[in-house]
Amino acid sequence: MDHTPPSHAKRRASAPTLADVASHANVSTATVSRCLNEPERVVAETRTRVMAAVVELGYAPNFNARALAARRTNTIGVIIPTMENAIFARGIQAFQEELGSHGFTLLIASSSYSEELEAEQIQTLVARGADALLLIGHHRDTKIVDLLRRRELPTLVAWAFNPAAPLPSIGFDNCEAMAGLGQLVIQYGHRNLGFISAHTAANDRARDRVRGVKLAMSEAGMDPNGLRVIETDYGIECGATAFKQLMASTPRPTAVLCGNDVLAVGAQRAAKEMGLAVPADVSITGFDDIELALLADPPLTTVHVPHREMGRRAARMLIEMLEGQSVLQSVKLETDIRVRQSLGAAPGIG
Amino acid sequence: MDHTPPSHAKRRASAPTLADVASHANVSTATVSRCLNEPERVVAETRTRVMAAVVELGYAPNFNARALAARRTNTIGVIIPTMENAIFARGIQAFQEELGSHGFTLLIASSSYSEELEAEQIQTLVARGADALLLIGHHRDTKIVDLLRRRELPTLVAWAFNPAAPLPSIGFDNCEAMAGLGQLVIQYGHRNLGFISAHTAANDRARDRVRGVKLAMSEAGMDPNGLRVIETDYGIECGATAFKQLMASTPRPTAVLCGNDVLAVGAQRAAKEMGLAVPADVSITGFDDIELALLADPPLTTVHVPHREMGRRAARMLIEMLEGQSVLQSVKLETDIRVRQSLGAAPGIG
DNA sequence: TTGTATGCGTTATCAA
DNA sequence: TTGATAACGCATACAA
Repeated sequence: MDHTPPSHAKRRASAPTLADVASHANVSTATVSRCLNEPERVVAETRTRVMAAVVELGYAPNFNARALAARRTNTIGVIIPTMENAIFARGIQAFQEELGSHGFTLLIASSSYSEELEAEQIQTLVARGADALLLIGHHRDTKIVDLLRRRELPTLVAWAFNPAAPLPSIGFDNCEAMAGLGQLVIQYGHRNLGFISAHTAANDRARDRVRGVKLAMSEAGMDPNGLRVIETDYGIECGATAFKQLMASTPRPTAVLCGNDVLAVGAQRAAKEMGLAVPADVSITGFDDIELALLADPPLTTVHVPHREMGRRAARMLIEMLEGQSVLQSVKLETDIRVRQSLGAAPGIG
Repeated sequence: MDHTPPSHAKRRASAPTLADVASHANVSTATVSRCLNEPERVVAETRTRVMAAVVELGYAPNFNARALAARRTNTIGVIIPTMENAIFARGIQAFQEELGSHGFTLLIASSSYSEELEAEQIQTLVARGADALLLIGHHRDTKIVDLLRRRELPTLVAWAFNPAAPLPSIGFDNCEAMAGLGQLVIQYGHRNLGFISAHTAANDRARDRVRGVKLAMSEAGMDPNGLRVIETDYGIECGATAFKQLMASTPRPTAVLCGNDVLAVGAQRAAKEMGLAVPADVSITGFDDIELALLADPPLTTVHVPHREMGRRAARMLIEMLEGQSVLQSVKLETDIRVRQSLGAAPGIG
């Protein structure tokens, strides 16, 4: 990659400025600025005159200049691991809607599930003057958290609840949620379990989900070390490949739990390719309850996450914080299990 | 919605500035600036001293100030109709990757398929100083195009090719592509066709696709007015509802073409609910060839669009334009038809 | 090679 | 209620 910044762009036609509007309306720039920001502080007559000039010239305030002078951008940044799928889309959409209805703009960046890239993106958003940040998950370098602290930048973590983490969060307990699903699978009679996980090294949510299944196994008197775990990249194909690996092990799992719905759909496809019936031969479960879970064949048993509520409330918390009405405090949301046909009794169980 | 901007945010801890670095390294701010932007123009000794100060202070340039002074942001904006699904995700991802490797940043906004919101978002991106814009489709108010012209803002349209449109574009001919699929469906013996379309009023791509099917019908000697068209919102459920409406008409269509894959998957679901076999009782086709098309049951016959190539080349065109090496010229990409099981012979045909 | 000085377009302080 | 004017943080002619 060639990160050299481009040399010299053609200078573009300059837009009308505050000064243009001011001279056009025979007032000072200060008055024009007030008309736009605190209209009640300017008398009606001049205000209409100014606004007429604004319309006539097609004036729009220069965002960068405004940000520089006001030291505020009314912009909130979010960094999501990926845009290529629907896991975060619904929640972020709700986040954006709520922000928009309060006059805030959303800046979206993507980290491609990379810790380094996330750090870079955080720097970028900070440099752009974001008033607050929304991040996904708790795993990140201490230096970044310190930077956020020093800058006193309101930062909220979503898609994970962990009051012990250094940053306040809104979300669900990934371990608890997955443990619930694990219990259910065990109730269905499964004793040989496989797990297809996202990479856990830089992903606390993935770690917690693995931990959840093991917890459920322990509580059921099983040996948690008996869980066969495969870590893989994100994607349907990856889920398929991992599934085949799992099914090659002995004893063969009768149920394969997946860290997310996309991996689970991949597992389902692989099962079909291998001639295995779901759930008669093998049960498969997901996590997230994205639209895909319902489309899957058979429909996926999965953990339902309140995406939209999470996004909406995250926005409200950040806004209240920015308006000085509150302090960020972690909020725990509840998940529930959607039982669908991809989960069945273990083979040999009536 | 309450669009009142928030009153007063707490002033945040101020970040180190160029001046801080300068005094720390005993040089002028100009030298620091040069170290960052044209390192070759400063002698090695001072450069190392400056860079050390940069690191020590954790200095990061203020983006807004830089944009204001340089009158350039190295930022390109894109406005997509929606983030809630995968239609644009792959192409935009490629667009972003290509931009990133050339030192440009992508600003993403979403219009929710609304013409007014798109206009607003364009204004926002312009106000933020985007160096160039990528838009989806040709349909938009003349005033907006004029604004772009006056500002001399390089603007490229994607997901549609139309050399006659006011803005240069990269993409495919939606009419031609859909006509090709229509021909194929007719070759399969279908004479009663239904079409589920996105709303066409503010969407030239949707219009062109409807036109394409009618064109294929005309060429086959059929009456294009015989095409039953239902326009609907975006979403799987909408596709399902529209399908049921179509199947209630007489004579019942033996093939239902859909304006995109998501609608087609909805149609498939509705068919299943109605107890209709695909393709034995009714054929269903999509458009876009997103991942969903392969997951569908049965897999969807659809028009394959070179999303990633489109994104990558769009980025290159814009970058070359910005670097003064070229002028934006429309590029036509080819689509091809992926024939899968959702398309079969018309009932009663051997 | 480096420094000085000015301007970018806006907000905000302080007087008038 | 309005108007000068000084920041805001950086880039860039121009000078040294």
